[in-house]
Amino acid sequence: MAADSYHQTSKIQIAVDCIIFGFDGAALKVLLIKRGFEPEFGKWSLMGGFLMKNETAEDAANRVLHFLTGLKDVYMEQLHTFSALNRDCAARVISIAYFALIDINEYSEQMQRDHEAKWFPIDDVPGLIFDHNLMIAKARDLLRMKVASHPLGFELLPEKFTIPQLRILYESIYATTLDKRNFQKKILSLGILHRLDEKEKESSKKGAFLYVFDHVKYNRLQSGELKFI
Amino acid sequence: MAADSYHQTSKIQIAVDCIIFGFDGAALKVLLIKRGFEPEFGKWSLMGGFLMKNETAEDAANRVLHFLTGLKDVYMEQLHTFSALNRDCAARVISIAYFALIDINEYSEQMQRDHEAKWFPIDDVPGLIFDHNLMIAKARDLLRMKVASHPLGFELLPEKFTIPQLRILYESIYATTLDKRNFQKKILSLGILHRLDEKEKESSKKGAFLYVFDHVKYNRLQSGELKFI
DNA sequence: ACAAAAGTGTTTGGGATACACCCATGG
DNA sequence: CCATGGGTGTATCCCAAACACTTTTGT
Repeated sequence: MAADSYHQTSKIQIAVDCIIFGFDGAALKVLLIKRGFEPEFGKWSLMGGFLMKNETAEDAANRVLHFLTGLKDVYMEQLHTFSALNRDCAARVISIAYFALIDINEYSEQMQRDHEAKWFPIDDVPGLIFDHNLMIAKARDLLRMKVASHPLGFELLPEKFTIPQLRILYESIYATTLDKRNFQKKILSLGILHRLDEKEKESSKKGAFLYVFDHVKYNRLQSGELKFI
Repeated sequence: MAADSYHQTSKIQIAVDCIIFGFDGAALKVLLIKRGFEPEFGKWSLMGGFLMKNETAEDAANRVLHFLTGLKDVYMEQLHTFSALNRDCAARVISIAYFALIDINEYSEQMQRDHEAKWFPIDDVPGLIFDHNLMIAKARDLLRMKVASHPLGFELLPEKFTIPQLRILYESIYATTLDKRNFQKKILSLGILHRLDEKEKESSKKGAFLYVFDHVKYNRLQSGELKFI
């Protein structure tokens, strides 16, 4: 930090972009919008926005996410800051990217229409503007890494969920298949799920027990890291 | 990203800061400098600098690191971007932090004097300016995480090193002790070290075999992730 | 009655852990 | 000859992986 340099950075703009993940019961998806202004009008893109003077990057990411989805208190985490010189063709913009996990059911059809937004399966994302495809790839890697040892999967599911739903979620994230007996054994052995006396009967005649994530029990494990998969 | 917003971000400056790790054979250390200008003149601080118009954040971090250490081609990775409103008391500055791993022997005493720099044990870092202590804490966490599954430890050692040196390095990073038999077994079983016909005889009468990290063998393991500890 | 998904238990193998003695050499 | 750190092998345990049948109930 050179002594005279407190006025050096000019004309570099700062943006945030949000990689928003959802899970529809079968596949992991990302939420994209059709860009409504130049440059790159009409192309698919992540939702983003410029950082304002009096907000932190976290604030800005939450603002952008709230604007697009109407949701607050969403699980969100900083991913990476992208600063390639020509990443935005219109100006020098560096972007602080965040990834968010939401319950897809809480994102209304109405909101989708309002913002020309659409869910795309993670393996079937179209060509996006700038470096947004790279951002999504990086976000998927981070999601895979974190979800193996932290209780994030639940953020993508409704509050009440079944073990098979959770298993299919992990199968989608890792593009693999998991033995349902071993999965159930391991997940329940963590001792952080609470079984309700209700069943979910949409997807089978027998019905599957609903569970909730037990934050209290999880927080009692001071280890911080578990092995979900 | 609102349509009219390409001129919104003004007066927000962008800096980079480097958390530079070294290992002296006994403890993990970080390199700090005595700040030579206001604000916070004379306080200990991470090495940093402002982002210039025509460089990426990675370029800037490398520039700063090279300026302080004279080193190039150092292992460096983006850590996190810090954007709290009052993190820098003189202006609105967001900082993109990087962590770097260097062989402490390649950093000369001369360079230390020139920059009023000093190595501090990671568990004995003084109070630093701004949010730099937070940055170091976060960097240590990331180092712990990555070093468990990626071949980064070697970056902190000379090209030729002994297994006991490597073990003590891991012990320092994790603040734990490791069984030397089990450690040697596991590390060698990874098949990525090449034993030389040389011994290091500084630290024992018998002498310990020197090894080098075998990049070729490592790259042949397409898994990308290993289990070092 | 049958189709479709839920739920459950046992066996096996491999990696992690625990643990103690001999080796080489400089002083 | 002895003190110091380097190097090695084995027994045990636990967790992960593989694997198939019964239950429930809507149609």
